[in-house]
Amino acid sequence: MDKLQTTEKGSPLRMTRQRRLILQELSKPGSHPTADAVYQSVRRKIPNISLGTVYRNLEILTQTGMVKKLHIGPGQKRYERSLKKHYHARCTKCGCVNDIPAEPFGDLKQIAAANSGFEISSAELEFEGLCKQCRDRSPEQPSTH
Amino acid sequence: MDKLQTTEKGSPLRMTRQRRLILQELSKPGSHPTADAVYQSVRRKIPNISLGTVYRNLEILTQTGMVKKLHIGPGQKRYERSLKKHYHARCTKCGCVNDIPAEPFGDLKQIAAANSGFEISSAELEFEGLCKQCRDRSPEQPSTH
DNA sequence: GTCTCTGCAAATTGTTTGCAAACTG
DNA sequence: CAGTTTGCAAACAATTTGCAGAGAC
Repeated sequence: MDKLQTTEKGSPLRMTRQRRLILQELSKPGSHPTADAVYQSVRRKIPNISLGTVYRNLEILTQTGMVKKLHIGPGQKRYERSLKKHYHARCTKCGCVNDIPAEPFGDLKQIAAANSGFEISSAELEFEGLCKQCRDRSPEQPSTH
Repeated sequence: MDKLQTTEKGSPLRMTRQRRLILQELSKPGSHPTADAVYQSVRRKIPNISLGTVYRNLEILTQTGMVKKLHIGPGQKRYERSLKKHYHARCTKCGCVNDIPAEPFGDLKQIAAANSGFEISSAELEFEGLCKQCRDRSPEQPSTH
């Protein structure tokens, strides 16, 4: 988490306090925060960080491949640290996002390639439903886990 | 395409010229237009239709279940007529979206339910890659099929 | 010292909404 | 005709960008 690769343009990335904290936030296990959630969290350490800086860094980190941008559900995009392959389940009630391991689903890319004219480079699998908590509890307000 | 179900509130939906043309646009096989693409197309028939009307109708039709809103890739949302189950492949070069039949992938919802605490209600599978045309052709501008 | 990065604010993009008039059934 | 729908314009939400100064290496 201390070194950054160079971008494809060859310019070295600098590890600023802002960037390090943003990366740390995304490194929390199971977290898929929105840009604003990252902003709110990092703001506790750097009160005058700007939302623009958060967006800029999330974009840069996405370019280098260290972070993945999730186009999941309506509203804001979410971001996660790229680790081992997995998919996502989003709760329609509270909005939380959980990881689901990829192995049980087999090689989806290969099946897709065989059933389309595409040269497939990536696969995203997203589920909607009710998380364990919301299934148990009664009607409640949405939150942003 | 001529009758509309009532909404869950019981109020009958009226079939206006605008709504019919929007629905027709979405009924073109293999189309996954953005709201703006629908607007541009319908505008050729009703020059003074407003983008707000298009958004409003897409939302209403999504509520009734006749149309599905796709949260796919960056930028604008896309819409499609709900027909038999399928997934999507988006070309990273030209931005076009193609359907891929769902059967070859098996019962993803069941696998997900077995591997998470969720009660799964829906599954979306999205691929990225190069479509046939872009694989063949040389560097080109993005378009919005 | 050089070049990247930041905070700020304004600009853009995508979508939603209030309202009076027009249209549907 | 009653109640929904429309066009318009303004409001809103999410994200991006220009710039001058601050910071990393």
